[in-house]
This record gives sequence, structure tokens and C-alpha cells, in this order.
Amino acid sequence: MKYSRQRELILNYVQNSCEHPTADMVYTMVKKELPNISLGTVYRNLNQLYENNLIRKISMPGGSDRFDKTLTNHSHMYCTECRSIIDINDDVISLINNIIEEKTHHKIISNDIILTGICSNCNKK
Amino acid sequence: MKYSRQRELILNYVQNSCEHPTADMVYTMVKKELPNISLGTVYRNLNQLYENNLIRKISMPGGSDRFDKTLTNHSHMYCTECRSIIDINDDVISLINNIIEEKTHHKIISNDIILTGICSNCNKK
DNA sequence: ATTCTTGCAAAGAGTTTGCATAATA
DNA sequence: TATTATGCAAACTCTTTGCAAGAAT
Repeated sequence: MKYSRQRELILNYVQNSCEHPTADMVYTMVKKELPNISLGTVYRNLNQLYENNLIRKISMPGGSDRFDKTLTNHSHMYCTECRSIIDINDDVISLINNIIEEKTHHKIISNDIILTGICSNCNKK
Repeated sequence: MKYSRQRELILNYVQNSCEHPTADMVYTMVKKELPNISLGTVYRNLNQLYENNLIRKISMPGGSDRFDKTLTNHSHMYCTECRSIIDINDDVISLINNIIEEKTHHKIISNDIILTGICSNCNKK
């Protein structure tokens, strides 16, 4: 991959964002710095960064894809209260994969677990 | 809901299909019986049946939605070998939800677990 | 000089919707 | 008759792609 300012800013934004941004969110933010950037470029770069394992891509049922700085195997929960996307970490996911493999005898390559619920924070209230 | 032949055939097809059909697959099949049916009608009916809890709707990352006759809480695995979609049943999913709730203190309302892997059948070979 | 990247606009897939007509209750 | 459903086409969202021009190696 050759250097480009566009890609630099895109990667930078995803890596510093905590909100699992969509391509459009990235576009809006990077546009502030580089007003001529196009949405196509954002998509191309996000996919390229994803293919090179520099960021992750999360498919949300019935919504835009989201991009994630965290590379380790983890999953996501959509909180119906605060509408944020929360990480569910590796330990839990590995445990789950093991359980499923044991119970079903399928071999799991990857999983996309999208949970909907109320996050521990909102749950307290 | 008023009766319509279109809806009857659509529901019928989903309920007798084992392949978790997409809207387009339903359209193609029902069209054989009702050549004038439109894709819009198929979508409208599938969504209506889904909202009335007569069928389920499964979002596949990067693909069309699929519809499912099985109403109980279960999840799905896409087999990279045979390219089919396989049900993962309730017991396993409940167990998993419990584990996640316990470990994270989030309250889970529903989950969309899409696994990718090699199914037990293909795994044997 | 060659290769990669960009911006733009057009096109693509999947899905929803407005509207006049037709079928059901 | 009142309501709901239909077929059709247009529109919509999200994403990808072809192309000529520009930037990086």
C-alpha cells in the first residue's frame, strides 16, 4: 500500500474513535480536514484497511457496516437504551465457540455475534 | 390480516422450505404458481408475516435477508463447504446468553449469532 | 516511468413505498 | 361499503466500480 493522506486520516480516525463508526461517519469527520474527499475513497480505504487487517468490519443487521479499531476476536452488543455498540471481549467469545463446537460438532471459523440488549451501565439504573 | 392467495403461498413456501430462503428465492418459487406476483408483494408479505411472528427474519452479513419457518430462539451457521445455512438450536443459545449475561452484566434481549464454519457433515469428510 | 490512489459520477444490490386498481370482509 | 392487498414503477440506502487525472515510489 502506497501512502496517501486520505488513508492516513481515515485510519487515524477509526483508531481514535470509540463509537464503531460507519463509513458515512468517517466521511463526515475526515471531510473536515480534507473537504474534497469522496465517499468512494472512504469506502475503498476502509475495505483496504480491513483486508490488510488494520481495522475490523462489523455487519449490523439492517444497518450500515461499522468499523472497529479493536482487532482481537470479540463481538458486539447494541444497547436499546443508550443506542451504543459495546464490545464483548475475547474470553467470552472463545468460551462460546468451544461450547458450540462441542455441542454441535461443527467447526467454527468465525462468528458475528450481534446481541441486542441493555448494557450493564443502563442496566444499573 | 385479510386473506390473500399471495400471502398464503408465500407463507406456505417458507414453512415447507428447509433452505432459509431469501425474498428473491420466495419470489421465484411463488411466481411459478402466480406468474403476475410482484417482488414488492413478496417483500411486503414476508415482513408482515415476520411482524406477526409467523416466520423469522435473519440478517446475513453482506447478503440478502433470509426467512425461516422455525420460530424458537436459535441461531445460524453458514457452512463454507456446502454453502448451506444450518440451525444451531435453542439449548446452545440459551446457555450462551446466560454465560454472556453472567460475565458482562448486560441484559440480553435477543441475539443474532451468525457463525461461519464447516458443518458437522462436511467436517466428517 | 510505473504503480497506486483519487474524485466523480454512474451503477449495483437489496429493499421500501406511493399510487391507482382489485380483492376481501 | 370499508378496509386491506396487489402490481407496477419509482425511489431509497448502502456500497461498489469505471475512468481519467493526480500523487507516490
